[in-house]
Amino acid sequence: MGDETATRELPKAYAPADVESAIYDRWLAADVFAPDGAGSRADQSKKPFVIIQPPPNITGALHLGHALTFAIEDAMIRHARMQGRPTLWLPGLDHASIAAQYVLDKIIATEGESRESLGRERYLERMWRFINETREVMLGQERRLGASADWGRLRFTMDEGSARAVRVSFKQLYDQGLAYRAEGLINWCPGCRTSVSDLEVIPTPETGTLWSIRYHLIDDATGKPSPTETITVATTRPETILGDTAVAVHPEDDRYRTLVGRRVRIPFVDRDVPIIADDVVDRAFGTGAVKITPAHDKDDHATGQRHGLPMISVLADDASINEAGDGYTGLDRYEARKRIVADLDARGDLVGSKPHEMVIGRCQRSNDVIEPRLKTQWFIRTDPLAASALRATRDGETRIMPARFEKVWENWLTNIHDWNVSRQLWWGHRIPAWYCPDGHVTVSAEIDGPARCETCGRAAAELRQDPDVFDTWYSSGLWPFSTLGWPDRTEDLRRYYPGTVMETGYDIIFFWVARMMFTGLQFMDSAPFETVYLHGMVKDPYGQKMSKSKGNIVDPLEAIDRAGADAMRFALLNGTSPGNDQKFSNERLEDGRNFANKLWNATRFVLGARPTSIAADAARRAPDEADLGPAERWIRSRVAATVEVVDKAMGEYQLAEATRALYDGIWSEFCDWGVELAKVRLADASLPDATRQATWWTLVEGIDTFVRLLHPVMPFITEALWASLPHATDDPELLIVASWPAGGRRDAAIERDVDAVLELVRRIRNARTEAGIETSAWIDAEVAAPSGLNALVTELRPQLERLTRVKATILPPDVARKDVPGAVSVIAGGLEAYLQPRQDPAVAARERERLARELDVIEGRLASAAGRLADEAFTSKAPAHVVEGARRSHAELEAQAASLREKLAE
RNA sequence: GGGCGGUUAGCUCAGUUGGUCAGAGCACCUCGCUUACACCGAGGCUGUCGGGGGUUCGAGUCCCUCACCGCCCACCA
Repeated sequence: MGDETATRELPKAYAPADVESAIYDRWLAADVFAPDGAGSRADQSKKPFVIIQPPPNITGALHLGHALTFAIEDAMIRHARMQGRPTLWLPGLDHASIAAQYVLDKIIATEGESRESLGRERYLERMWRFINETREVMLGQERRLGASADWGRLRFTMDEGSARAVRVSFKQLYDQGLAYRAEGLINWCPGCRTSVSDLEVIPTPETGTLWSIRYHLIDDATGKPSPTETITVATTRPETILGDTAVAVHPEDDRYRTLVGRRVRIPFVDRDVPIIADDVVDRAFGTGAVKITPAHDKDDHATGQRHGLPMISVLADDASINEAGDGYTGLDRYEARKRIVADLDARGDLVGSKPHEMVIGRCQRSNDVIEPRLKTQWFIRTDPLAASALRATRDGETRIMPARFEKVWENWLTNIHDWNVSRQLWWGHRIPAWYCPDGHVTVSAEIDGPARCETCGRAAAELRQDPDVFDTWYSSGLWPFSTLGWPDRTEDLRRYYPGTVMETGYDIIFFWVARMMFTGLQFMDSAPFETVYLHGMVKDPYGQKMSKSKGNIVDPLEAIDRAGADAMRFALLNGTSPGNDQKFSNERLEDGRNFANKLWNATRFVLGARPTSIAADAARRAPDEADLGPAERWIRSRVAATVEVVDKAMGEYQLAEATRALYDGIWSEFCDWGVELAKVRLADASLPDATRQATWWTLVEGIDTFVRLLHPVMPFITEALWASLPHATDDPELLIVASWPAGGRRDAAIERDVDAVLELVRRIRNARTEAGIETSAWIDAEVAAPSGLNALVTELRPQLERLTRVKATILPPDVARKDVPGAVSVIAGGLEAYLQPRQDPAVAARERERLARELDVIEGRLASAAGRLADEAFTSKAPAHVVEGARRSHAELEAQAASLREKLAE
């Protein structure tokens, strides 16, 4: 700050909106977010700290889950920045292919348009218009949350950098045989008109109907269906009869053993298909015979492959029956189902129907019932990729936090299926594959596509590009390096890859985290991050998932308007643990605001208590050692204790622990005791200037330290307070780049001794209440302190008096107290106090009751302590320090009991 | 069908390697405008740490088992 030590006056009342509005722009202007920004004070020789952030979907407003992610990431990055490390938080937005189309489709529907009415080109134009609007809204929200990301590097997963990475990576995968095109059974969403990955299919319990249907066996002699010889199968989807190519029974099912090898006629399509034996069939279910539709069921598909069955598709893109469905062609799947059931009934082949509890797959996006279908698509071979990912976590190259997710990770990666990446959507990265009229495939990483067919050399003009786009997560999966210039070997890549912490919700561990691991290991030869930090979900106050349909969404901006971004960040971080869900409530938000208010006022008090002998614009300096009293030394030591806890917690990414320690340290220790103790000296005009200055500087030092420690969690208020504090000459103008507090000086002896006095204060307050002495009345008291504490108690007498409202006489050690009748006695460790209220028989009576109660408690504890020490097993097996501690506390209890008995005997 | 998480004061939750760990905030009760803060201060109340069993000198803390709630994965038509 140089010579410019002028500080800003703090407004009387804490108003989050006023505090927060100006500060973000000051950070931006100072250029402190970039790892090498002009205002950065990073030591460029230190290892950079890099956060990998899940780029939010560019589909609209941020929700509380985003706010949590940003709060965590921002706290981490600010902490690292204050430690002097170059920090990179590369912000971004995801084009969210299917999600964006879903949202836009709804919007254009209100405009009377549709995908079809606009056509691909105009639809995409409309999409760009839409995302250009949401982009600004979202970035504005991120700034209000306080995100200190490097905006100069903002990336969008549809920009050319990403596009190039997509093309190049896919070409490489193809060349290495890890990407292939094949006909496979895929999950089709009729609403979205695209295939979706297994992860996007939500198993949903529903009550359906199980129909039993009779198929007629073919009479071997006549080659015609027998009117009487039948086999009954059960199905929940009668319309798939049209695609049946077999009936299966269990090989050891005696009921059907003789039928295996015979043929049955499929109704309506009049196809004769075999009865096969396969142990996939559950004899106990239904009739023990199952119809096989390989083109429209996962199990049946596998069965079909095992038995070389034909696969007949009967569904069109809109889930209507296609031309293979003979008389039902063109009917919607559910209409066809109804008609087929009725027609079966008319034929007399419907045996029965009953309600059936089942699990049905629905589209994560549109909630439509997913239909398995055969399609020729692009797939990524996942086995080798999953193996590398597993190796990385097993070797410890990447650590997952909390560790229990390693099990989930292992389980998923060891049972993984190939990844279908083709999407029949328009918004997204077009698959860089071209087909020539002869069916040859050419994959090209060139932006303009291949010059000719790789196989037959036909010219580009004759080639046709695959109309499909990639699954959104394909480009997201390239994020950690595509954002740093890959495939070029850039300086950024060398410096910032791999990242330090990848932070995200546990809900996208498979979608995103696993895929980044795949691609990082494949293309960069090392895992993309050292630590995977997974946070939980933010639920409503009743533990329900927040969703638009439930109407229980909390808008982070509303929360900020109500209590400030600092309060919201505090609420999201405090009292939570990594990987666990949290309920967000107004109460927790208020906690955060109250805490901010407390710190604000404490700072205001300290600044206002500046002794006149210190100039208003004096540079901050450490208090002179010789002028510190026990209270000051205690304060300093306790502040150092908070530094220790917070420093350790932040180092382990235990943000909740750090937050809690700060709340306690600032409120329960510094404000409740430190400031109150300090007030005595500050107000005492009879003291030398040097003494009062030392007290004040001690408080300033405390605030200074807390403001630094709290900055990662509550950046705005701390930055505002920083501006009003006196500073040392090497302090920067802005707290955001100030140094993280070094471990301070702990003083175990002073902590122990002053704590004893504070305990006496608590006991005296307690005794006053119990004895019914008015809180406002000043009373006399004698205080007895052993020689070890006598000098300290004498020195702290004014503080003791102020905090307890007693006029205290400190007895010299070993001097018996004057026996005053009616005195209320208090014992705290080695210290004792005798309160002398005005004569009041009621007080005396209550006092005897209180003493008796206390003796009761003490004797109870004494008995258990004695029992423990008498137990030979304990004394011989427990570690020495534990036994020693037990002895000490036993002795103390005994002394207290003796003293109480003596008083009661009076 | 597997797996994971949760079950600690009326409510929301902390409790790292087993030994003052029975805690915090809110709520509640009683006082209180003492020169920061009523978004405050002082004091107080509430819990066989889900049930049962086990290991140990000693267990919310480790093991087994059961119950309920939630989540994830899974090819029962």
